Amino acid sequence: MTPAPPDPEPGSAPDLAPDLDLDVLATAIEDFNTYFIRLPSVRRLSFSTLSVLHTLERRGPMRLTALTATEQLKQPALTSLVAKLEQDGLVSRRPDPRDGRAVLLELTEEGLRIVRSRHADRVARLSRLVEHLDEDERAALAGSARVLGRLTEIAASLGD
Amino acid sequence: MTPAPPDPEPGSAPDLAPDLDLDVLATAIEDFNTYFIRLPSVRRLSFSTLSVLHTLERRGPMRLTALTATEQLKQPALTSLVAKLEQDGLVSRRPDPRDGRAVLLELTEEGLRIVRSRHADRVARLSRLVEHLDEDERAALAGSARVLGRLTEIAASLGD
DNA sequence: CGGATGTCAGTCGGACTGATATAA
DNA sequence: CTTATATCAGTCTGACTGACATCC
Repeated sequence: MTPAPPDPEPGSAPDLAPDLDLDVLATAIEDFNTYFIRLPSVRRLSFSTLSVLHTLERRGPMRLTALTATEQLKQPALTSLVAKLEQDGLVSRRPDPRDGRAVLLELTEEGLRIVRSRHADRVARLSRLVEHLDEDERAALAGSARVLGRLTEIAASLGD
Repeated sequence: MTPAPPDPEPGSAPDLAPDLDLDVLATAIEDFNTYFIRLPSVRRLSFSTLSVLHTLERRGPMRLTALTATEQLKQPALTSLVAKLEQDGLVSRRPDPRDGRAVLLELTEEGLRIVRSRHADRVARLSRLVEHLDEDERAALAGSARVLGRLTEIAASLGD
């Protein structure tokens, strides 16, 4: 299984980890993501909207400007996006007690429910796929979770 | 490290692979993707546009209707999106010789160049992160590439 | 006052629905 | 004739730029 490549591909990583080809890895993640990301969104929420909800769920209350760093949106776009989210009861806005200019954004219970529901859908999808794996493959997948977590840590520590 | 959970989490997988927690895995992928996906797009190309280019690169020439299955867009949206891509020289359109109603879409050299360039950016990003991993972690990552590939195969065989 | 935070106004492109032409 | 493929027309949401109010 998985025959060793006869020659190192040009453009691949140097010799250190002969079994780790970043080109192959990136391709695998890209292709897997076409299945992992493209959930039909129940409530007609846009990609940007879902991304904002996800960020608020992970990082907790934050101000609008902080969101412009992680989301691919400018301030005015976030103002109107968040205004809509507040109307729909998915996000609450309150003044920052420590800075009168700023506004703190936080998920409401309903907003939290949506993020968790999408996460649960992904877990369910994964679950169906994992049924078809053997023990070794499942072990490799458990290892993936750990090392992807490490990569995310490293990326964060390098300042995005 | 990674202490075993004292009790199986409610909602986790059954006992078969005690070390594989799908909830943790899904979270790891979600978080990693915030670094992997959000490349600034050089040419002001929208998310949908990039997705179409990616699909054409992976699957080769296909008709517009086939794209509606994989992209989250309706036919009219694809018509205008593709019209723009043709104007910009990223995609070529020619009549399907086997069906006079249909149009075959194919990446041009320039379109291909864009997809490959984004892929190369991701490889470069990964490369910077991987420098900070030890040997065991790199081995785990190589295993990830294989098992993610398997999951994608399985997902495809289950009909999305 | 100068800099940061957020909002308002006007414009533009991207996506939807519904209707239409053409070929199988 | 009915079905499939693609396009056209009109509308609406979402994002941008530039100008502005407000607070540190």
